[in-house]
Amino acid sequence: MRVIIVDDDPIVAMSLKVILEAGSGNASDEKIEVVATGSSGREGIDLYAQHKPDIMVMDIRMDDINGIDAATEILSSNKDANILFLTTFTDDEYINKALKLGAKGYILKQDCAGLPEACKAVCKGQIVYGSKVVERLPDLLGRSSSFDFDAYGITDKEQTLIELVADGLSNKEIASKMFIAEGTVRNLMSSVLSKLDLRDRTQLACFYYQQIKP
Amino acid sequence: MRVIIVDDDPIVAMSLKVILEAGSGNASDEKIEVVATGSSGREGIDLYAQHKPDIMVMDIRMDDINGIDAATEILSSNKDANILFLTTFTDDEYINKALKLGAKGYILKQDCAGLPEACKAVCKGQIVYGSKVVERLPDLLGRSSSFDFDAYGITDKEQTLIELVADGLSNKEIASKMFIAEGTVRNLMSSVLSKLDLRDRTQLACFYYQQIKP
DNA sequence: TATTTGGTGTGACAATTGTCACTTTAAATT
DNA sequence: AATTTAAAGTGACAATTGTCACACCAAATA
Repeated sequence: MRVIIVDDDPIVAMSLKVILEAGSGNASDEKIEVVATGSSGREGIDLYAQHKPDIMVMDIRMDDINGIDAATEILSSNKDANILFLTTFTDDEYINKALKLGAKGYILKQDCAGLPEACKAVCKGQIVYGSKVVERLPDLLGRSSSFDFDAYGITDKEQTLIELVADGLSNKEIASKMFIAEGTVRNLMSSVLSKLDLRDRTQLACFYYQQIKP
Repeated sequence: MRVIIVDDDPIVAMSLKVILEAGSGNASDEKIEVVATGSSGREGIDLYAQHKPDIMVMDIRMDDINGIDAATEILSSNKDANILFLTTFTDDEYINKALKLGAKGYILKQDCAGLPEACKAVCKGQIVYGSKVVERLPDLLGRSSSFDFDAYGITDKEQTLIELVADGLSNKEIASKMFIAEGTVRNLMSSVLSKLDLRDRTQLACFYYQQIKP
């Protein structure tokens, strides 16, 4: 199992090399061999083309080309490349991009002790995400439905109204669906908007899709 | 490492037990011990309470209580339970639910050879998703492939307008941002709404979050 | 050159929308 | 029983919004 490590901190790169090669001690496991280390996205792209490793372990924040862009570049010409991100950050944007471009893993450096196992799993065709990363997935996937309506003093009817607005219904339609007068819908709307500090129903719909059901 | 297997097919359960215990042969690895096997969600819940295993490997489609519901039940009283789904299906709804309830893994039975590694990874705090499963994640997360504005004859300016509406801006604010008159914004809006067969800006915002940038 | 096309703009208009003050009613609290 | 509270409704009002007919102009096209 041939691995390339790319991290802009040489000390980190070396540590990872040690961890990886130490983690391949057992006879029954495939041996892990770190065939090269790089220190930037540019270098990572070149090293991949040169060595075609089984796995590339890569940092995200790097000088010239960041890990995400480098991975995109690599995958564009090597569709089945195994790229495993190892980084300090759980930034949602990073996770999102990593998933979309088809990374085989996303592990935090604080969990790097599990890196050998992760690499083995990836080589077996699995994909590995560190726990801190997967904690974010439900939110990224939407409807963790954990929005705290109570914190804003939003009542049940108001909640219903929000959902109907987010379906694009007019006040009249909402009134009909909720069996209340159109005027009451207006009052409810007014109440919701002021509680959430929004201006109109369109902002409410946006708020819904961004904050409540992202 | 104490494991419980829950699968409504006893033959599968037994096979998994063999695979798991065979996969823990190496001295340096923690030994895997299958302390019990169950054949239904109900049984799974009881067995978990009884043994408090390190990992529970569970099928999803089962007779009385399905795996998802059983896991929800278990997690409600054991917040840090490690539950790993092993199933035949990549149904998006299952994956979604599994992620939301905080499962530590979702592996297809066809990939069960990697189960020992997966269990070890989970015990190290990682979360493991089989490749077929993760293939679905980008879609579940909202596809990166962009909405086909051309198919609806939406122009560049109209595209800009859509994004600003989806930010909750008023016509006046949009006019200011786009350096055009408010009347023109109205005309653009009218054009967009008719092209997309929508009624008002709120429906446009909903459309944006549901169809364009889900 | 003449014509079409598309983007931009204006003004008028009706409908929808959000706010406000106030009433009514029912339930909860004293 | 008396009071308070909350939900529901009404009507008036101004602002915003969407539609439409029409005008202007520059670039492309015939």
